[in-house]
Amino acid sequence: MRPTIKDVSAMAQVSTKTVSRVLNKERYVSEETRTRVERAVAELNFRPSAAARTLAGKRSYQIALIYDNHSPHYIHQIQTGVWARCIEEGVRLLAQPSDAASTQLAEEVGGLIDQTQVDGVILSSPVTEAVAALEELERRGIPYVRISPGSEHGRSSSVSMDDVQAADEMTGHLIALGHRRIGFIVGHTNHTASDLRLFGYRRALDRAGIEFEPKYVRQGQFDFASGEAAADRLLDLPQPPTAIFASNDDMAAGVLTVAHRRGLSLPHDLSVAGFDDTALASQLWPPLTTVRQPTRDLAYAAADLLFEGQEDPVHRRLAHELVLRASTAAPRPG
Amino acid sequence: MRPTIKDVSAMAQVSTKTVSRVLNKERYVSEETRTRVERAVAELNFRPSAAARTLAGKRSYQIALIYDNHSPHYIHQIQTGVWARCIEEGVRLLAQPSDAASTQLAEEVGGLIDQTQVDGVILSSPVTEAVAALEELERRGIPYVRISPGSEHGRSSSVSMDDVQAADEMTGHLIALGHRRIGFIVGHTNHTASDLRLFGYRRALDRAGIEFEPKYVRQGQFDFASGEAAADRLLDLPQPPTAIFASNDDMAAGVLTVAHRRGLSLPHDLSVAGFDDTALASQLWPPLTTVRQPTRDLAYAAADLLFEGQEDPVHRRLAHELVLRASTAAPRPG
DNA sequence: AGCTAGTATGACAGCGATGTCAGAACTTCC
DNA sequence: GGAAGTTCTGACATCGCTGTCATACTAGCT
Repeated sequence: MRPTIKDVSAMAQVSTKTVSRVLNKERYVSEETRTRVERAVAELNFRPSAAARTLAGKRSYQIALIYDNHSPHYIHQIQTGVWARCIEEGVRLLAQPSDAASTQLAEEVGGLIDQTQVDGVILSSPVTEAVAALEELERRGIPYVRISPGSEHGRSSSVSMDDVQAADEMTGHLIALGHRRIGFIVGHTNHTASDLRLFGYRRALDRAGIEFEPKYVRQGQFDFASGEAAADRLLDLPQPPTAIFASNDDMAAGVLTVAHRRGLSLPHDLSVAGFDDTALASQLWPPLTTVRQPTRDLAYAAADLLFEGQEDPVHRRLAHELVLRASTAAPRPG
Repeated sequence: MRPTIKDVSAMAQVSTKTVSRVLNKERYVSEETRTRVERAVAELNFRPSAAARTLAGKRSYQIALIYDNHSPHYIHQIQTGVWARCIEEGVRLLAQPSDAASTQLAEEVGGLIDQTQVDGVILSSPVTEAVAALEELERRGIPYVRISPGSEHGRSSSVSMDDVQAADEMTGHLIALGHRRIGFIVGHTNHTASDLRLFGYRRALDRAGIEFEPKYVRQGQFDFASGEAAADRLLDLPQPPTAIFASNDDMAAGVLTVAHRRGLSLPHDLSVAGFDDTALASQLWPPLTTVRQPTRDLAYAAADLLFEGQEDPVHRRLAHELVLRASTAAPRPG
């Protein structure tokens, strides 16, 4: 049988409460008692039952990560980052895929909390914008941290990068290369980052004195197919753009495919830029110029904030980085 | 406060035990009592505490998914598949990344079980081969199902595809196109699937009467960089292969990149085939001919087997599929 | 010596469910 | 009509911990 705290207390000749004290690193345990208990724990290979701890105490030693994102790379990095911080804390991670647009989301989140009594929740974009779910968390007083929220900033702690600035810089890079007709593919409508990136693009154009032309902007959905479709429409224009900036790497991959299909020579006939720097970016041909979004670090920082347990909302902003690869170059003269 | 079973029993005017019976769909509850309890449950929006259930009962309503795989796409599909089946069953999923090669793995798995008392475990390759971890599970009598195990088949239920046959078919496809010098990039040494795919490649060569030449086989590690390195060495041969079959898509992407870098015209100068049919495959240029591995379905089937709870090991084999895209073609004559 | 504050430990109740067992009410069958 | 099921329900112990509270000891001070 699995050893229980009783077995440990018997072996160490102390009360179960004292064993509990040692396990939870409480004050007021003598050095000598502590080592005796620790020896017994090791000897029996004892591990406290999470269920019993949850039931008796105020903590469950579990947190949940709620996400809904169609990019596997992104999710993978989010999971990895959160996970890394959880390990350090000795906390388990419950993975909770969801549908941010679902009307049942709040209900599901409520159920998750009530059943598992998680100590906290991390929400990744775009679940960060599901107000009904946030309310459910608040009603129960569950601390939560959001990764890259697009709105309701005062509501909780969060971590994010500067999407506007990053998109501005990337657009600036294209302008500096000599491009004047720059296509832009907007991201998924649910994600606030989509608007921010579009804004950054416009800001850079403005500053360079290039007129914003709506025909160079196409709606995408953050997936490959929508990138292809948008690229086709942009390249069909009488005066096609000489560069296309897609709001994420998956859509940029779609642009590359369309360009290859049309027999364009890259990057001279068309420069292409992406956003995120997922693994995909360096595996494409030509390797993609993109914005390195510090996804893993954002996730780690989010977990960090959760465990810090600040009373008032804290916002942490992580640095992005332009990654210049071979998919962007000066346009052909003329 | 969160309602408890007591609140429900008070409202429905029955004992807590009877509420418990209804919750667990036990026999011997009158129709009338059942509806009264169900109404109270709905009214109070009651959800039983997982912790209390785990402590008191024999089930925890949680299972764990243990994985260690360096392909985000693969993991994502595995998670999605297992998750889908868990939802149907009303069971939570604990995500447990790990290092299959670590000497501490068994220890970690043991800790996971002892602390969380999960009802079962799903292991994805290559953790499927970590015998010490399997022993830990067996000692505790925890049911587990493995996804694509490479050995120890009698040990547990499992789901898998036919790697040998799939690699054989893909090699056959290249031979049928007219290729005679076919390079092969082996997968990660930890994965048994690597050996199986190599074996399938050799079997197809044998059958076609093509002599197996070790110089056309290079070791890879399932990642992009190792695919690049292997491709470079293959293409540097005095008589380079006219086709390269990589054991997964990531490595095939590396081959494509090397080919582009060398200015080869694809697929005429070089045919490239991959394995897995991850999202990447259709996002590359040219779109990759590959083997569709039914990863999501395998994961779903694994969870299915776990919940079925057969006494004796059951093995389920799912069908693969050759996906012919534009990266393979007949070699240049001569 | 007597008091206070700080340190160290244990007894015991209780968290919210399920398992066991006992008993009541109702059928069925000889 | 009584024995033998079958169906339905509840009392109560219990799972393995932590929270609360009581108590004992030590040191430092008046």
